This record gives sequence, C-alpha cells and structure tokens, in this order.
Amino acid sequence: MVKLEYNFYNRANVVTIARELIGKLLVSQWDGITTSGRIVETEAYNGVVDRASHAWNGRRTARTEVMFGNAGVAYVYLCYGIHHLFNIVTNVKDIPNAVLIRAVEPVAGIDTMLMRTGKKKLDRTLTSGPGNVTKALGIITKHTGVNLLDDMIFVADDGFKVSNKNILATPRIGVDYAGGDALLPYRFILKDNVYVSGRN
DNA sequence: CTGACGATTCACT
DNA sequence: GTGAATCGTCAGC
Repeated sequence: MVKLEYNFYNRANVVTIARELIGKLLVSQWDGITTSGRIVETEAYNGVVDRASHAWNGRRTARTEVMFGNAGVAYVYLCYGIHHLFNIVTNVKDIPNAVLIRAVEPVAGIDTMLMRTGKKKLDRTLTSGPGNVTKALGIITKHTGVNLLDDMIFVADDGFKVSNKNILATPRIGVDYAGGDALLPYRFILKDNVYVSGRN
C-alpha cells in the first residue's frame, strides 16, 4: 500500500485527479483505530470558474481559505447543519480546486464504521453518499486543514486497477443552482459498484 | 447582530 | 415523491 504523494495532488487538472482517485483507498486512523474504504465516486470542483464551487468567482472566506492553500489537504464542510462533506484540495497554492469524495466501498474497520453510524449490519448505505462516508470514517469539520501526506487521513494505492471503461463520467449531484456548470461531466463513478450513491 | 440557505439524508405519505 | 431536521457560514444591515 503506497500513500499518494504531493505530486499527485498538485497537478493542474482537477478533473483528471478526480477520475484517478476512483479505486484508491481512503484511510483514516487515530486512537489506534484504522478505517478505510475504496473510493468509488468522486466529484471535481474547478475553482473560480465553476459556479458549483464554494470558491466560484474568487469567493475567498475563512471557510474556503484552505482551498486556496497547498494541495493534498482536507477540506471538510458542514452541509444542512448535519452532514460533513470531505474534500481533497488539489492544484497549486492560490488555485482553489477540490475533489469531493461522495462514496467508498468499506474495506477495513467495518465494525468501527457500524458503531459510528449506529447501523446493525453492513449494507450499501453504510458508505454511500458524502454524508455517510464522513460519518463511517469519523471525519468531521475539525479535520479541515489536515495534511493528507501525514498519517491521520490519507489516500493510498494498494495496486487495485480500474480500467477506463469501468469509470463513468456524469453530471454532479445537488448543484442545480450552478446553471450550465451543473451539466458538466465532473462526477466519476465506478461502474456497477453498489456503493455509488443515487442512480447507478 | 440577524436572517436565509445549503456539494444531504432519512422517515414517511 | 415529499418534507423535516439542523447549524455553520456569509451577506447585509
């Protein structure tokens, strides 16, 4: 298992990075507990020119500041007052690109995930959808700014291969307010994986 | 300081 | 298919 390095995250094309994250492992570990899942669904947010992005049109606030920083850093945001959404900052400093992790397939620490989510047994809802992913992995807004090059939260390549024909590109979810940008094929899913949220 | 709202989910009709 | 839950963030006063 090889942790992804800074030079994976700092590249200019956030859409390419979102596609390449499909099939990688998202790992969280602290207090002697490790949980991980294989990434099966992502969305790219293309910074200032993307109306669906929090950083659209150069909007820069205390909350979005981390997106303007270095690549390979976690950006965790609270949505609807309930759900924590986990993003990975990409591109170089001052270019606020990010990839939202929308779904993973549970790999390690499933008992812990069940405990965190209050579920009795493993089913597809455990880590399907961005709010469920963060809940199962124990990620909350205070993890904003965590460096993915450290050992607390990171993405790794365990050699799992996904062929291009098994990665589908679709429009993003829940961004209807973004006008024409809502139609961009910036969402990537692993074909036929049951953990992909919404319509498969 | 105040009010409006969201990169969602779940229970219910 | 519809609507409530729920609170940090941000724009406006």
